[in-house]
Amino acid sequence: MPSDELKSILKKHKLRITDCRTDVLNLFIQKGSALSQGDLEHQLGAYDRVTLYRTLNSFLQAGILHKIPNATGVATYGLCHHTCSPNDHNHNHIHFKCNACGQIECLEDKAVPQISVPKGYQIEVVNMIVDGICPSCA
Amino acid sequence: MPSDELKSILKKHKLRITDCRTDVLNLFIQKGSALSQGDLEHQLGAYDRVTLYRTLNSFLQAGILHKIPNATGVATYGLCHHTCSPNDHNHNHIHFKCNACGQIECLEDKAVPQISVPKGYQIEVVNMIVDGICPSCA
DNA sequence: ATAGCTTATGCAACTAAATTGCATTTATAA
DNA sequence: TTATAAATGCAATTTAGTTGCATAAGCTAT
Repeated sequence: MPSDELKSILKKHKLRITDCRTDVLNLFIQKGSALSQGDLEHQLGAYDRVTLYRTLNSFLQAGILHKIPNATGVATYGLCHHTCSPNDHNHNHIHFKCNACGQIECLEDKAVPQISVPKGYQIEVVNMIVDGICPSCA
Repeated sequence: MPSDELKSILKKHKLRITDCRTDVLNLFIQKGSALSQGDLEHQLGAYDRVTLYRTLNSFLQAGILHKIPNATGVATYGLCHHTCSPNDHNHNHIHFKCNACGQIECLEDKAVPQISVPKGYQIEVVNMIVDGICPSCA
């Protein structure tokens, strides 16, 4: 993706434009799948671990990324689809985790179905994560 | 819960009967909510951290517990409802995480709705985790 | 263009979660 | 009751994530 576009995305979210941020953002856009700090470190060796963690947190705050709940113990992030703001993350799609390759991806077109919970419970966010085998591994 | 019943549950899952295991199992049954290793350590001070981790893993293997995906970074486990075996965990209920008290619980009566995924994806397990406010905190 | 303020980065140190190896103890089946 | 296989406890290690601080870099207003 052209660097101008990356910069305008960062600008839109009121983040300072730095090499690390443009590289991280670019990687998320190129890969398409969810990434962890470890993935970033592996592929963008140039930056300090701490900087990558802080970049992920800035992006989370800014609404560029969303955190994907999973049972692996490693925090994993995916690109926000529409314009999300710090307080209003409005993605409502299913996440898929491949048990073969371990990759997690957002199924943007698959909406999380409506649910009901027992009386007294208040719903704030609903997450759905499907484990299985992805097309590349099948 | 009477100790005989606890023992029979362990026996049914082909696990040796030890103090740690009966205490851990009993705690899960009493509490009703999901627990992490830290919770166990806090409430059953008598056992070594490592033993508790290993107990959780044995129970997971045996099909007594299931791991609940979440974004907190701490592995959390819930009792299996029906008889699950190592290879066949057949709980299909929604999990609820309270943003106030942090507790996670299984909504046994709330089934995860059926979903479809794009062509080429194979579904193995579907997890649904709802974040919000629980009745006690509302 | 640049001076000055604010924010980002890198390094070191630290906390917390989870795992591994090994010696010892305990459960259970014969 | 004894032999064997498995569970426990301890120490050490790995991995994930965080914090503090000095330095470097981005941005705003002149």
